[in-house]
Amino acid sequence: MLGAFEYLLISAAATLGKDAYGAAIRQEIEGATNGRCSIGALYTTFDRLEAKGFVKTWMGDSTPQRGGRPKRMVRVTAKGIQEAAAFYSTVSRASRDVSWAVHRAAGPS
Amino acid sequence: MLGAFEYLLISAAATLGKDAYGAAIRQEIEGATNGRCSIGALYTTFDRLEAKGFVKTWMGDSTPQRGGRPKRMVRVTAKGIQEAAAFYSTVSRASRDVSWAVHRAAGPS
DNA sequence: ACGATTAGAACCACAATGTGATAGTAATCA
DNA sequence: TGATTACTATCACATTGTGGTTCTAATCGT
Repeated sequence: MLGAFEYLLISAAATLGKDAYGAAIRQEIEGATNGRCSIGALYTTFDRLEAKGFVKTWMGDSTPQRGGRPKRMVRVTAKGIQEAAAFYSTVSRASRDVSWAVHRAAGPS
Repeated sequence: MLGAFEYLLISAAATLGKDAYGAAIRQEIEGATNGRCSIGALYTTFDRLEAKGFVKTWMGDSTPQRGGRPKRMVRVTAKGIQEAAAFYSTVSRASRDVSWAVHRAAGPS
């Protein structure tokens, strides 16, 4: 199964779509975790996910900005989406009868 | 943050309530993961979670059954519940805008 | 032109988590 | 008494996660 952090990475990349690259993904993750995303985890996890074929990455064009270093762009592969979906459904199933999971009611009848 | 497997363990224990013990938790986890729960992970993770104060475990009375070895009973602590809730909410937030997460609609107003 | 500043990537040694195989223990059944 | 059953325990190893630090390529002010 995916690790928790690997899942966060894939989710962030998927959410950002074509704007997904290292630093942006970091911010996205920090949004979900209340500010915790170790910088080391980020790029090593990219490498590992790429080795397993769950994401594809490539260097983008340097943007005309202060500090415009070429960005490492990220795209989640079909295989990666499958894996993320499996993770999500496992967590959901495990949380079905648990007090802390907010299950939104499906409306009256 | 909790690891994914640690979360599954705590969830299973919480779901089982006062009937939570090693082997039953294993079955519960296998239900959520389509049959995968390594036996080694189980007890080592108990030890680790207990060391961190997220669960409390003790040996129960041997039941009068074939193979009635004393069971290792498990109770999730308040601290453990907090931690599990944090994990869940992080995963939920990360999954908010992602295609594979099934967001049940809240019903017709 | 050139150093200061900025956005961003990469590496590394280490810590924490997850795993399979294997063995041990306490009970019942025949 | 020995086979069988339900369950716990351990260990060496593989995989994931982390903080600190360094590197690179651009822009800005002067």
